[in-house]
Amino acid sequence: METKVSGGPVSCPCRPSCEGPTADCDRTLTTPQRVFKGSRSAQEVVAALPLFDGILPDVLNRLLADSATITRRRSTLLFGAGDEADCFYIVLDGAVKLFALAQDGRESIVEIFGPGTSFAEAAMLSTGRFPLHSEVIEDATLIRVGRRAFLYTLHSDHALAYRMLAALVKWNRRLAGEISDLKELTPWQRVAEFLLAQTPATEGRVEVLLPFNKEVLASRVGIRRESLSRVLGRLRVLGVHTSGNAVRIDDVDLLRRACFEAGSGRS
Amino acid sequence: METKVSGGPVSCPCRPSCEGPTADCDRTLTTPQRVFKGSRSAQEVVAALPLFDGILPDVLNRLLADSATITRRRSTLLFGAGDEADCFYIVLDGAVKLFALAQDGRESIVEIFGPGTSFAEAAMLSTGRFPLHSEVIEDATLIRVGRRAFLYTLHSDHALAYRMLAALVKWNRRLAGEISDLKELTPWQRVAEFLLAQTPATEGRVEVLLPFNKEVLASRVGIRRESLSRVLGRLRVLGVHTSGNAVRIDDVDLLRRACFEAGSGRS
DNA sequence: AGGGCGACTTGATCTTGGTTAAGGGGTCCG
DNA sequence: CGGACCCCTTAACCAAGATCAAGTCGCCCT
Repeated sequence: METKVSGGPVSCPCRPSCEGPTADCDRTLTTPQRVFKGSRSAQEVVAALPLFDGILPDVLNRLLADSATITRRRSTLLFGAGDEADCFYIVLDGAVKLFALAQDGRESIVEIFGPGTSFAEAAMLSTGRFPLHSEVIEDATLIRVGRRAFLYTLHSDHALAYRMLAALVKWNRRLAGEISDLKELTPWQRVAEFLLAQTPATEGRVEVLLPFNKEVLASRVGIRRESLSRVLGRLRVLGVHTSGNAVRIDDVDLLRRACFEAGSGRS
Repeated sequence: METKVSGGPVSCPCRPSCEGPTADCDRTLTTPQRVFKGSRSAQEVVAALPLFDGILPDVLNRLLADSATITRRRSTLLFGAGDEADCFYIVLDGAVKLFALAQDGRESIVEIFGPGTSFAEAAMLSTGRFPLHSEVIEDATLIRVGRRAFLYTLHSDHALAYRMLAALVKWNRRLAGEISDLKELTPWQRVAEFLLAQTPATEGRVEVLLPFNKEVLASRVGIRRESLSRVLGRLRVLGVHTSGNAVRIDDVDLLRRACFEAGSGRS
């Protein structure tokens, strides 16, 4: 199982969205490097999830007793919308997307999850079916946690339930934020915001690694591949240079200000 | 306190979004009329909220003991983003919008709440601050429920906590759905979807009343007022005729099919 | 080396929504 | 009655994505 994904919690940057109240998103990214790759045990990763923060060891063990670590190659469908939600997933390595499928077969990515994040917990709580499709976009190592164990854990640990509430709320805000971004920012502003979200830096020159390919990024910000190319071209005058997955931002602050000041820009 | 808002749960139609896990949205609308106006007591309305379904009478009373019914005129700011969230609201009558403010002062409406819905509960669960602004858009009668009472109720009734989890999840789906709509549907498709969501009918001729004015509707679907005019003009050939807030759809099924078939239409 | 493929870029053209500006038609109020 | 708003519509223009169609580059495979 070898993967090329860059390490950070790719789900957080910018304003992703969707299935699973992981809400790891307030965390600022360090430079995107493969930090999790094999460096932590499943237990450590799970205990570090915001959702399971402070979980008792024996509860954790019971949870993991009904789990399995699996590896899946890129392009593998994890589940389809409407499938019975009998488990949720924790990403140890690689990346997974959640997406909706339009009538004409086009997909729009609603969220992307990277190492150290979990998703689809929420599906088990209401309808018991996944509302979206999920596919592996970078060869991945995942933990599948069974529905039964999760629900048991949830009911046996009220604090967990409340943490989960808080996580869902936080995640909701991300979604709401993304909606306003889609409504009031131009595509290039969304791209710029995404890039800015990839680095904790607030000024100076920075190199960031795109956590996934441009097709995916385009879908993520709601434009077409070709348009993304053009946008990146136009951003060059603002000191944004890309080569492959590497992006150099000459002046983070400049970019940010340009992004904000262009308020009126709605396409 | 006289209001003109049309009665149904205006928050549900189509794919709204945002603050407050009311998630009343699965409910299909009956004809939009003023059904709640003075016809139900506060207790009845609250007990009918999905969130408080099956609540015990004494728990309910305790909750309402720390509440107040207030009336607010249109254009009143209920709270601003960042304000301390010391209560949540239940709409008895009228309508309230939740919106984000862009740097340049433009607002984008993220959600609209009508009679029989509640909002902003979620704000009290994490940061304790409202993430968005809220303003009354139709003279409204509201119940303000205190934070303390709500949290007490939540902690004293675990079933409530789980219902709230489910409600949040449901609400999250709406948000996710809205995000994909924004990404993969054209403006006119979103308008059409909104109109279709205003009626339970699936075929034949229907009259619907827009639950709010066109400026608001435009913001709701993420376009400008002028564009909405154009869109409605273009929809005329599909049998959609508007005069004021009344919209007549000659053939619901035709409109729906046109909306779906145009899959590729992105802008 | 050569073929094929996937990811990305570029260009020409078309559509459409934003922008700006003007105007129509209510209603309220002096 | 006249004027001030408010809400909405229209029209003209423009910028920017979408679309369609090549075309490039790197990489894997044989």
